[in-house]
Amino acid sequence: MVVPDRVEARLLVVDDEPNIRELLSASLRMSGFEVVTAADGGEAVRFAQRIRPDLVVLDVMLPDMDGFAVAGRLRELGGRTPVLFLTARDGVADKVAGLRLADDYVTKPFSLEEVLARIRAVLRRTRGDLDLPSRLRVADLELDEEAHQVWKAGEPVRLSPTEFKLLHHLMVNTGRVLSKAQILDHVWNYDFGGDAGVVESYVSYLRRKVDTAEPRLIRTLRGVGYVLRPPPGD
Amino acid sequence: MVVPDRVEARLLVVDDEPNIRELLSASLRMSGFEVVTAADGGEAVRFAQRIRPDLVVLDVMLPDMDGFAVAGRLRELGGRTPVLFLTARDGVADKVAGLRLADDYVTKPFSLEEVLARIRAVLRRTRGDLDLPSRLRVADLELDEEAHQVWKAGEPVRLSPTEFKLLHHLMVNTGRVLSKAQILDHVWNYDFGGDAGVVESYVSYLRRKVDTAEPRLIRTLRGVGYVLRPPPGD
DNA sequence: ACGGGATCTCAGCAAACGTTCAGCGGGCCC
DNA sequence: GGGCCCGCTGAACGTTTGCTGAGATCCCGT
Repeated sequence: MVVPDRVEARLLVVDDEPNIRELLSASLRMSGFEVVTAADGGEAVRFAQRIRPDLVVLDVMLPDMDGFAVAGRLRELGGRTPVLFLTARDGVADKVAGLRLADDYVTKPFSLEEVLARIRAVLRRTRGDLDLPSRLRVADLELDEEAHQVWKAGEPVRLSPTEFKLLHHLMVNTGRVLSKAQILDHVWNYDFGGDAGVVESYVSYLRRKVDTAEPRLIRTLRGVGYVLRPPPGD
Repeated sequence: MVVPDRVEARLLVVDDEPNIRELLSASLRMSGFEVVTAADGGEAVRFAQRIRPDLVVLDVMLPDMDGFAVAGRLRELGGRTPVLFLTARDGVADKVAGLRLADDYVTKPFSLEEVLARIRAVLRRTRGDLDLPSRLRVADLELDEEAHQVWKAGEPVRLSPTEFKLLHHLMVNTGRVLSKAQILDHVWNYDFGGDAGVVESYVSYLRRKVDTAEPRLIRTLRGVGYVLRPPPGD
């Protein structure tokens, strides 16, 4: 899997469901972050004081105190620690009350792609971190996260949300083989019940839209997965 | 969101409600201001002496002394620091009394758009700051903040206040995708309880008035949000 | 009190999207 | 070379999403 060359940032992940905590911390670590987890608000505040994270991923619904309260305490502690909230899709009331305290939020069930993208976006904003480019480029393919747009040989291409997320994931992992299962785990919501057939469909859609000419960028490795092959010069 | 390239100005935000203080300071920082906050009048005066802000955003209702008293002390301290008051909507008497001391005011509950616009307007006036352009232009669309006026292909267009704020927000964020939730957070008052359906309605109104011809400027990205996209030449 | 403009809600409609599935074709191993 | 497995793709389905017109409500000034 991904072996990062450096620690991008230190994160604190707060969620009471062990499944989600582990899902997040494992995949964040794999993406090069240093991760500490907490299971409730009290722990969150204590750990935050100690480790001074660059960003906190915070579930709104916690057993002891709600996420907004935690966010408030964090703010009071002085450090301007940015917060990314995790919230249920139907939590409409939540949004009005407190989401404006957050720097951003993601609704459950989320995909790892989404969380990763938001974390990077927040860090870019708050740290003015320009090492994290918002524009990806592979051969004559270009993808802009902010504008949510893709160009093929300079021509804009229309992609559906899922197509976009899939291409993004392939581009971030250029040159790395990804199994269908891995792709499913990262691009689709974590509660997706179907099988890996969808991935084939979407790869097919993508190829039709951005990979019609030779040499093919998206290659199939039979029995293994897919790779976005970087051009020879890389 | 907006990634500023420089600090526009140093602000002091004074409000006793932590929610509002954080809402303002977070979004002002995101717009490129340096922000210091104070929770009461005493703090406000002390901090103002120390950091010499370019502008003070000041709640009228404070626990220890009211906003007018604070503004008075600031005047006495010599510096002609401009003041933007925050006041309850029904505080009619307040307005009359306070406007002598204030350079402008915004009524609660406000929208971030509104506060941002007032702050920029005051800074423009008091500093003669011409780096802050008051006129935005995208393709054949033109918007003048000060005159509160919009032109489409040179022809003036009549917009309601909300339509104006929405278009303004889209133009400031040209080329950036904005989710309906984000738009709601910036253009609508912070206590708005409804859902994002309003945004659709207003986008529809706007398109009818300023975006009838191809190529469309205001584009919908299904499942993501809206972008104001300049024609290829930009 | 009345009228007009502005704001917001809602419901019906149309188009886009996600997902499944089955048939086909092409590689791979024996 | 033959058979088997894997992946590709087109079609079909149900669902979601956004657009728009119509109506209810509120606020303002007359």
